[in-house]
Amino acid sequence: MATLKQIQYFQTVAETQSIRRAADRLAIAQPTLSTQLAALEKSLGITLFERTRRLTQLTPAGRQLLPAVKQVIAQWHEMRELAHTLSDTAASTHRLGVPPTLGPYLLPNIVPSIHQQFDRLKLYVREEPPSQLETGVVEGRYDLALVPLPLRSDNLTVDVLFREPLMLVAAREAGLAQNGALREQELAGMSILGLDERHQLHREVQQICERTGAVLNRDYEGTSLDTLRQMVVMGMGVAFLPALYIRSEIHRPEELDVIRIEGARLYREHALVYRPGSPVRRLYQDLANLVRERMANAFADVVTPIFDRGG
Amino acid sequence: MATLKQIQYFQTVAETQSIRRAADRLAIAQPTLSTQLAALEKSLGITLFERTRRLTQLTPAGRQLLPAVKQVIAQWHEMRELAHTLSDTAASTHRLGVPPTLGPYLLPNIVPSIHQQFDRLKLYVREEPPSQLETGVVEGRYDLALVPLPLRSDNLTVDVLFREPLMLVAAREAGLAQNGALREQELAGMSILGLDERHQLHREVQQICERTGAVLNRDYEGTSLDTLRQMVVMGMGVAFLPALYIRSEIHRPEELDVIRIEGARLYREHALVYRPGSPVRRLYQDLANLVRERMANAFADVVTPIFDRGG
DNA sequence: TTTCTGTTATAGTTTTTATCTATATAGAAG
DNA sequence: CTTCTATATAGATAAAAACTATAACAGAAA
Repeated sequence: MATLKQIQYFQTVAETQSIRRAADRLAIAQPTLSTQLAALEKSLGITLFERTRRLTQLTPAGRQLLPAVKQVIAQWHEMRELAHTLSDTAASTHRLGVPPTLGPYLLPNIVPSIHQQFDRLKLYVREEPPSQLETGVVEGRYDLALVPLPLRSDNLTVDVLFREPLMLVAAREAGLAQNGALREQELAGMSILGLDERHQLHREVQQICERTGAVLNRDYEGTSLDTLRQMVVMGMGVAFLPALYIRSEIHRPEELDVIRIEGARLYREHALVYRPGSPVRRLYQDLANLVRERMANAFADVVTPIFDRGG
Repeated sequence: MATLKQIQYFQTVAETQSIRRAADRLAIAQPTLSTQLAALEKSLGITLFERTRRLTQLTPAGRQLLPAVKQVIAQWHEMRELAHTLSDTAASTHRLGVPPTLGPYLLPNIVPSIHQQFDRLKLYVREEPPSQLETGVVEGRYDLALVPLPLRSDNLTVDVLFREPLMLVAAREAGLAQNGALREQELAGMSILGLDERHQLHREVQQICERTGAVLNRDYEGTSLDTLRQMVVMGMGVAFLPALYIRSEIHRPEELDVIRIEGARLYREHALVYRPGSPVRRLYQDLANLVRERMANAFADVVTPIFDRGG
């Protein structure tokens, strides 16, 4: 079987037109080159060189094989170069999964920072419901994912990132926002609009309703946060929306009242997860820290970064 | 240094997602594969796989390196395929040098036969004066050449092909062709047109003149056989033209008399030459035989094939 | 829990092969 | 004819790639 070394030897002999000179350039002994060349010729079934004392030159067949040989070597060099680039782990493309109720409102705020700190790191981002994100990471379809806590799987490394409040949003004319806040008890009996059940937020809101005595309206369910917001604007009811969504997408505050609920555990927590065995987990830890710091610096009024807690 | 074997191993493990299965498919022991993979990773400076018990899958860097690796392997296969094709020596492109006073008039008659017998052989044909053809073959610019005898070089293998008469050509109105032939003595004093001295034919005609007492006219010299013919047609004198040229290019016999000279050594001899060390000399001998046979079959009235004489 | 099973890693050995040195061989040059 | 230079061959050595045996370990099953 022809080896890469052998075809490099071939190329060098073709260039120098001499086994002796080629051996010098390759820093090997001349007999080594002679035998390796003979071995290559045998394995290819071709006489590559016409050896004379004065010069060693290509046969017609060798001459025509040379370009193909150069191609192989060129491709090989290209591969090595790429490997060298990739040897900086942060130079690779990592597949990041995000939930649809977080990704679009978080990523625009942190991706620039990531590219600033890891200038050659690339992210391939896809949106999916959190449960699929988890299995996606476990099965290797993703390298890492942003998911809400708690996790279903227990064989993933979890870096908790931050706590994001859920705010009650009501149409202005509903007149709920007396002083920008409500007490938890006042939720009792209230009809709440939610997302359809394929979204994680559906269940989160459902649990809030069970705890507070509010009623989850299942006649009409939104398919996205945007449609949910529209439903509220149109006066179909009130809804719980994530703080990052509100911060990023509610551009006309006169339409809606955003109401903080006091005392209740009305938030969700997001974490970065990846396989414990990932050879680049250090990088992912750095990314998690970057996200927390970015949140602390620019979104302290919206979310609460969590620096300490382990998974 | 990463070897071809190693990157093939890499590809197989990536495909099977398992070192064990890859080892089976490659028909090697699993520890061998483990160590070779580790060696490859070390030489590339990249962790290519995330090994878990359940599955061995690519890291982000490995995932991105894989296409480059496949390219290398693909190019390598392509090279081997080409080598296989070329392993039939007659499938290569051979560089054939021909003299300008022979090539255009001989090749059209023999190239079809060559392609018929050696259907994958290709010829790269160039015209040059015979002296340059000889050095061209010696120096390896050509693989083989058609040249007139005698040779200057003595380190070439010579396969004599055939003898080609030189015919005296005169304008019809000169009235020289009494019975289509002249005796050698009648040439004495006659003024002969020739090619310029860069052509081999110049010297050949010069020698004929010296031997027969004819006079080589040096005031006007042709730059090609065609111009020489034109000069004869225009009545500037008579000339010696090779039989193959006459056979192939003189389409209007009424313009010119073609006269055979009896008794004299009025011919040139052509040979196929190549380096004695050429690994494909058998092929060239076959080609020489093919030319002789073709001449014997289709041009017996024009030239005399020479089957026996060695170089 | 413990055991069993399947997978990868490590150790040690053997075989293969790539490489070396020394030398033979043969054109080319003097 | 001798000397020089290039390639080929022989034999020895070193490197590496392969194997077997076994350890380590995670996940599944008992």
